[in-house]
Amino acid sequence: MTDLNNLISPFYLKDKEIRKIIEIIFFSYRDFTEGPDRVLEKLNFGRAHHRVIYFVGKKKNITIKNLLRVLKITKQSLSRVLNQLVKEGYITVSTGLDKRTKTLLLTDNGYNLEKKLSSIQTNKIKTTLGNFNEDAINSFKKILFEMIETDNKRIFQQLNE
Amino acid sequence: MTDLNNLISPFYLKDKEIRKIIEIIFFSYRDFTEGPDRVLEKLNFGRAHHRVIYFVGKKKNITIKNLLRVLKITKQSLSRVLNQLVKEGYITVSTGLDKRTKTLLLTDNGYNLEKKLSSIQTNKIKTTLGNFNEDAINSFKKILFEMIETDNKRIFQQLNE
DNA sequence: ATAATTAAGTCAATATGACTGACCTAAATA
DNA sequence: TATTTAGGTCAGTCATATTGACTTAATTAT
Repeated sequence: MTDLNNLISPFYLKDKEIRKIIEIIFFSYRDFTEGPDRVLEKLNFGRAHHRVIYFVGKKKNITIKNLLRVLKITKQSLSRVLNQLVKEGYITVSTGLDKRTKTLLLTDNGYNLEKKLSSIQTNKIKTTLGNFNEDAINSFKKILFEMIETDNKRIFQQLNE
Repeated sequence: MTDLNNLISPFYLKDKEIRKIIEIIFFSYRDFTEGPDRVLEKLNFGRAHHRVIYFVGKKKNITIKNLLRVLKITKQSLSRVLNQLVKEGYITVSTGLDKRTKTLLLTDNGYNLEKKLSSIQTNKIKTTLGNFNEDAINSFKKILFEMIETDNKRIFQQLNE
């Protein structure tokens, strides 16, 4: 049986149109990560390193635990990536007030790499958004934000407090 | 030195705001793929299998070569995933008119799995978009589409001819 | 003061998705 | 006939992630 919804929903909510959105999301995300990936490759780093650098840069003195909450990977996975970044001088580790915890901070090199990687993405976004008005941009942000699960919306907001 | 652009650009194009968009893209994409991933896990498939099933479903009788063009992976990478899908009865392979080529088609099982996986995503999109008006939705689609590189825009359009 | 919990780390094994490089066959095209 | 194209395969490697088991040190609860 065909979807009854399709009989009453407007054109832009029909299945074929929604599937196009799936594809647009797939292609745009792939292109969005491709730029940084190419830079990381030369350093023998991967996308996982970018994420760590990004969020350590975002939340100075973030703890391992909170970083894991954001990244939603296991500590074993983080361990390898983080140790490489520390060993190669992009991140420093200190002991937190709670002495069980460790806090992370970008070094100057780490800051520079973060800037280099993120600016590829911010430039792409700026260039794209430059062709749209404020209303369109707000709609874009709101819709994308609403596609995030509740728990992760909270994490996003905590990151931006 | 701080970015001179920031002195003249509007609030919503300032670096801090653009960085929020990077995060929203990261979180929303992760949540977008999470649903299908959980279903695939039970079948001992991964996201790569989903992509193959999706695009074979999209373009009936697609050739290996064209599938590789869309996926942008090596034939060795595709080989493993595709062979599993054929062996487990989700996809059938035939010889094309040009007898060097092979064409791919979903079986009934493949169609059902495709539907199951994609409907998780289409439902999520439908639910989210339901709260927005047509203008907002069009802005969302246009901006996301403009973030795709030219070559891949063409591939997207060929898929939807 | 002791017990329980928490934060972090480590060892080992495994899966998935991707890559490079080399090489092969068969069919189509120049 | 020679070259190109479509597809396949073998082998090795790498990156990202997982589960499970276990340890240490510090904090918190009883």
